[in-house]
Amino acid sequence: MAHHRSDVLAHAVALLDTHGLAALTMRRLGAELEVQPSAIYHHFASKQALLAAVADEILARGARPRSAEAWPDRLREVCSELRLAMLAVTDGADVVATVWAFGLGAAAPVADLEKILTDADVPHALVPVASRALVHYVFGHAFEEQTARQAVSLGAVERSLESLPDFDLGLDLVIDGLRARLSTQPGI
Amino acid sequence: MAHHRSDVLAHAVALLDTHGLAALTMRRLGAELEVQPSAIYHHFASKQALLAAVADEILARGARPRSAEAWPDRLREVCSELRLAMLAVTDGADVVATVWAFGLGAAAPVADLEKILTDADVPHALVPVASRALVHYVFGHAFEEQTARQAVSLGAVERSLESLPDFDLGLDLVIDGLRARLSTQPGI
DNA sequence: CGGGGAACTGAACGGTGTTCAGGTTAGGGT
DNA sequence: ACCCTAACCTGAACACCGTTCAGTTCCCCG
Repeated sequence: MAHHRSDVLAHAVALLDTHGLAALTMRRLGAELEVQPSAIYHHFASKQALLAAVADEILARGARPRSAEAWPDRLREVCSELRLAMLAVTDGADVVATVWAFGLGAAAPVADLEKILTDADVPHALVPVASRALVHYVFGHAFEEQTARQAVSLGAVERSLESLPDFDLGLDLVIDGLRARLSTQPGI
Repeated sequence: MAHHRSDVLAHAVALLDTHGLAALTMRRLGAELEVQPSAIYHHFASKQALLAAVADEILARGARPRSAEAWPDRLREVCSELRLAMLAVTDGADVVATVWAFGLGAAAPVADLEKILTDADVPHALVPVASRALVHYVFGHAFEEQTARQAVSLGAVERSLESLPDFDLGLDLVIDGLRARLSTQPGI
């Protein structure tokens, strides 16, 4: 019974979610598929490529309808969707942020943010700066939240969960900074 | 000729800087010290502990005199120092951000930011939110900048360097957001 | 001179990603 | 009905990795 790429990808995401990134091993994934580890290389050129596909799959699964019209709300929608998509899968923030940082995938959210900013007539020079500031905030926050949550649930670490900063509040901080910059220098 | 902890740490940082994080291996570090890999465990309980010490060393080496008085400038000073310290060593951003995320070290910059915000009479609830938003931005920006820079210098990747957003501009975005929130609701 | 602790050895254990020559199997065109 | 091509997979090996542990060496202090 031959598998194809989508089967391998689905099993990889499932394995990641149930046992974490450390367990997402070519050997273990092969065992899960009842196949030799080397068979996976027929579908993905490397483990990095596999992880890139996993990251994109995580984002695709977290897609939500978007209805906001004002640009601050549209930014909030995209950032919130991105955060929830990553948090929905064990170690999802780690995988997505790493893949994105290495430029191997997970580029859709940044493109969405840049489009929203461009539509809102944000000055050209500010578009990449603002979109990256937002995405850095979201990745950093989600990674920290997920790491802390998992560390606590595994016992051991004493870092309290309640000290986690409120996501929306920090997001509004960045958006307010952007708004302030727009009001003093509107239009192009 | 017996080494001690500080020798091992210095060689680890040197190895990281000259050959990157992938080359910072217990075996290779042992070879550099002309010692068996197992000897390193006499100085550090694990590789994680070694990396935590390396991260703290990177931050210590990047320390700079601080002279600003106004809180926005003091924030800029700390964030800029943090960024430059990480960029000064190959894969420094990766190491420091990872160590910090796992709560194993590199906590000084966040503590500094929180102190500055507290001194500036920022509302209690906003202090952790703002400090984390800042540190997430700095880590994200530095990691991306360093990764892109190294990827380009190694050939291969086509991600253009010039598209890297300006660090100070994005930092001011966050600070402006904070300032806006303070002016509408000053004092406690 | 004896003891003790710091530093280290050398081998082993159980993993990891990746490569490669060759084998198997399923499906479509003639 | 046949063959052939392409997809899929095997099994073994390679070169690494972090970590453990019993035993050894060496210097300093009392």
